[in-house]
Amino acid sequence: MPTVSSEELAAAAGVNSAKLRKDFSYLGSYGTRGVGYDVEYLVYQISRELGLTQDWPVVIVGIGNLGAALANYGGFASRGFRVAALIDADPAMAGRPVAGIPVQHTDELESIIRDNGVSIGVIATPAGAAQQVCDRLVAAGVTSILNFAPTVLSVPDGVDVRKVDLSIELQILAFHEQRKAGEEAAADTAAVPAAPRKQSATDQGPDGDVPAVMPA
Amino acid sequence: MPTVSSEELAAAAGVNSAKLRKDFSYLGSYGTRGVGYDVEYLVYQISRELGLTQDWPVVIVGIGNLGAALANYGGFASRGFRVAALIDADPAMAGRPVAGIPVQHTDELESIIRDNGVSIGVIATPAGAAQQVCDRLVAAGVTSILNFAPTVLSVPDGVDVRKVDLSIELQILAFHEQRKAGEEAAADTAAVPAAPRKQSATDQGPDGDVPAVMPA
DNA sequence: CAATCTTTGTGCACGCGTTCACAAAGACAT
DNA sequence: ATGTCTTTGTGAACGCGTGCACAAAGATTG
Ligand SMILES: NC(=O)c1ccc[n+]([C@@H]2O[C@H](COP(=O)([O-])OP(=O)(O)OC[C@H]3O[C@@H](n4cnc5c(N)ncnc54)[C@H](O)[C@@H]3O)[C@@H](O)[C@H]2O)c1
Ligand SMILES: NC(=O)c1ccc[n+]([C@@H]2O[C@H](COP(=O)([O-])OP(=O)(O)OC[C@H]3O[C@@H](n4cnc5c(N)ncnc54)[C@H](O)[C@@H]3O)[C@@H](O)[C@H]2O)c1
Repeated sequence: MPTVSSEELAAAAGVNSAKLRKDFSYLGSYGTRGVGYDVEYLVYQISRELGLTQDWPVVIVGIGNLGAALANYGGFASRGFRVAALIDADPAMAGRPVAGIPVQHTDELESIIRDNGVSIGVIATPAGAAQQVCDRLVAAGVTSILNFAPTVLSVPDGVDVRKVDLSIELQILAFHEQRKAGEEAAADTAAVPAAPRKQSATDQGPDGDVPAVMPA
Repeated sequence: MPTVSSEELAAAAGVNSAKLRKDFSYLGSYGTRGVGYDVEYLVYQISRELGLTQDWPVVIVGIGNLGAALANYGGFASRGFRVAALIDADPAMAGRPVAGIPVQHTDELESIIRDNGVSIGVIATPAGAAQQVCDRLVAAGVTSILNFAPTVLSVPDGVDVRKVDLSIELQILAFHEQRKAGEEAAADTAAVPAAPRKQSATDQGPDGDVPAVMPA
């Protein structure tokens, strides 16, 4: 029986072994003292806890540059996600296959969601259409949304939204980048305007990850 | 002089006003008691602190489905990022313009980085090539990397890596999704195998955001 | 100039996740 | 069966970010 110790696993994952053991203990994965964890059993338990044992049908709305790339991406299937449908508002795209899946028109959004029992939706439409699409998805029964449009979506309680904002990713990198270079040149506080031009403040909804108080 | 109070700002951002004030105090943004913060000055200070006042040249390596979508994405420029070059290993793509920028061959990677003073690189190659591309970028002077390939990159100290893993985003949604549905059906612990088939454990590098102990 | 009123800046306490450290459990050898 | 040795599971301490609450600052008004 192949086993792994918490120490090995922790080293590989780059985390503390005690934390790893405590985390495992939360989901009831019992190891064997003096031996470690049964790899099989552990993998199964974690897979199950993470929801990887079942297949999740997802729909992608907005089959443009990004949406098409997502549709072509094979990495989803290997993690238990199945692209149930591709949806776009452009009538010219209807019926045209992308990644072997025919694009369907937005009119059919509701029926597609219901017929396939879809609970996860991906939004890759322009920012202007995102909230509207989101509302329709939610109304049709979707309760989890992955949003690529640079907009804060407002959803009712019970619906989860995760936003992937590539600009913010780059901003975070740029921030640290600036810090690296700015250490020695910290005295260069030359042209700091005392009173910049006027501009309005940003209103923004609550976000899980990033504070986000900056205007675009 | 247009001003905003920490209370207004906090309400708009959905955070606690005390936290917001404390955060501002860290970057030395002095407000005026009884009045609030000068919007102009505040915007400028935060922009500067976040590195938004300068223009960052970035290169995208791997101009496939995703890379091309990124190149076409206009959201970067508006945040102060400029696509300095597109790089791909496929000779057939060399010279072909994507989003108005001619694709250059990997051979020129080093010179492109140096000539343009690029410090931020985006990797959108297949997973197998990611580490190799990363090494070359770092060797050429890149110190911040945004990685879309589903691989953990190992880099020397001083180099920042941010990984965007869309599968994990979906997994997080699926996890919560399962929890929503699993409340009532919690008793369905029927077919739990006591000893699954054998399989190897995953080794994985340290990650900032997600524990990531699961195999693909 | 004094009184009042608004809003900042921050000391302090609370809560939570992480880490340490160790007793107990169990495998394995003798 | 007994002893040894490895590794788990977890109580307790630590550190850190968040939120509360309030004194001080400064604008504004009479
Ligand atoms: N391309 C990128 O790399 C990238 C990166 C980050 C964010 N984004 C964001 O992702 C979104 C899509 O980007 P893109 O480059 O694919 O844009 P795109 O213009 O290429 O594609 C948008 C697609 O959405 C469709 N669409 C428009 N309104 C719709 C609606 N109401 N219902 C359904 N479909 C609709 C359009 O027909 C089009 O096919 C944008 O919001 C963009 O800001 C893109
Ligand atoms: N498409 C998606 O939506 C998506 C989503 C998540 C992650 N990813 C990941 O992003 C990466 C790219 O995805 P894709 O769909 O664009 O793949 P793709 O196959 O369409 O594009 C890959 C590109 O990289 C180029 N390339 C290969 N080796 C290279 C090298 N050594 N140097 C420079 N260029 C090289 C290829 O010529 C090709 O143009 C993959 O790792 C994929 O797993 C993609």
